[in-house]
Amino acid sequence: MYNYNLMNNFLKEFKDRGYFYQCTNELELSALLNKESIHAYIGFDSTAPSLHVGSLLQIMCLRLLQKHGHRPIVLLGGGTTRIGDPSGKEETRKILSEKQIENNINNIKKVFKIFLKTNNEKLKPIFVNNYTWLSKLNYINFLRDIGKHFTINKMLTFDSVKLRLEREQSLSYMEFNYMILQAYDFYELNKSNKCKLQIGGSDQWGNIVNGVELIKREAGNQVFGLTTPLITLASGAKMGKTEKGAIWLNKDLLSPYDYWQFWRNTDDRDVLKFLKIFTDLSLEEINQVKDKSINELKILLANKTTEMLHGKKEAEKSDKLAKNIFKENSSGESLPGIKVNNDILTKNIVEVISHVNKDISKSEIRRLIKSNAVKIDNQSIKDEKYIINQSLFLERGFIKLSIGKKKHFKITN
RNA sequence: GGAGGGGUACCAAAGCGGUCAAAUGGGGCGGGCUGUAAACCCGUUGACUUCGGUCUUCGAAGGUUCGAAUCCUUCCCCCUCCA
Repeated sequence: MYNYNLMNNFLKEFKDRGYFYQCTNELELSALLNKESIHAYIGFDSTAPSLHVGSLLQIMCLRLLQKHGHRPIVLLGGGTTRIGDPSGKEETRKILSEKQIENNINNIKKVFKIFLKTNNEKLKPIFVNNYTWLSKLNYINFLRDIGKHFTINKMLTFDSVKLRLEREQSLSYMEFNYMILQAYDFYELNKSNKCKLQIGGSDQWGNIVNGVELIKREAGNQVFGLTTPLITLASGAKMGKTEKGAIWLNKDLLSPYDYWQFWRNTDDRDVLKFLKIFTDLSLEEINQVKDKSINELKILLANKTTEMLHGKKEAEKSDKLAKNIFKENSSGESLPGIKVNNDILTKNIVEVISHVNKDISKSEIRRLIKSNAVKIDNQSIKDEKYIINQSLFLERGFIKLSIGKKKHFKITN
């Protein structure tokens, strides 16, 4: 081993924060990072209109990179999205139309512009779309120049392929080629942008190594791969998707308040880990606060993460709103108001709830009422035929409707 | 190409002519406990309902029957074994 103190600062922080899983050549990467400012890339899936928190660690990696004076390249895979990465997928993925992918890419870019600094010419992120080069490939030339470096024997040993074959699930030739294309992406970025490092989740290891080797053989350059661990919740679930839906990063898909709540509800066991991974708080700062009560830490986590994505104002608003809502007998005044017309308000409670939250079926609303979950101005409603007394609006101009303990609505007439 | 096995609700998995809106487990939701946590306990989990019922669901389409998730026919898809 070598001296930790000599390790490059980026790598040091990368490790200390818990981002590190594997590296193709740590020692030399450290030396390179000490010597020069490099370009490094991460590829992101463009199959959805937004990234979700499952990609947040990767984004944080780019942020950290920038902090230490290196330039991030964001590859939004218009090309490979058309193929679909077989890693970890049980089945062949649906193929999206070009228009959808274009749209997705544009939406996803917005988030990077929030997380990454764009005002420093030397460090601002470079956005690339691999469709620009992959679509131009000539099959024969590609097979001859690139394909010759890949042996089927070896490709079959990669987990992404092996697992699919072991389970006797079909793996199309198209998907089988994914790893070659990803390797080629790295090769291309090395050539065009002097990219010397690819970062990715641990499931990308095989793909990354292929790229490193391809570049060595074909271009004679030494480049590096670095992977992050797969972040799972203490409950064992994967990060990013909850039963209620994905925790999207784009504002139009998930409100700042809901984003804040996601972090506020972190499992006790994950809080410190998440503070290190998903906030900018220095390790010293985290060390100083780590003995505070667990709920204070969760609020800190929620505030910091929300601030980073949606800005300080939204974070404070969410914090305040939460304090208000969860305070016993709060009036609900600070909730965003939902206007409900009188013709609906004069119907029974089931109709009103159904109108306010269209995702709940009326049968379910009836069930909720029976199980004591519905409250108007903190008074529990037990009769599904209950009609809201209009005089309730007179005093403040609104009423608070609660469904369960966590869902609250401010209704105005 | 030959021989078998199977497709059931969000997932896994029972049911194999009526008592099946479909056992059980997981997940979800709600309640309790608490700390907006975890664990645990209880309830609930197709839709609509004037709470009497009504309508739609067991791969798809037809058929037999008073009656089908269950039987028959065709089709689609998946798996196992042999070549």
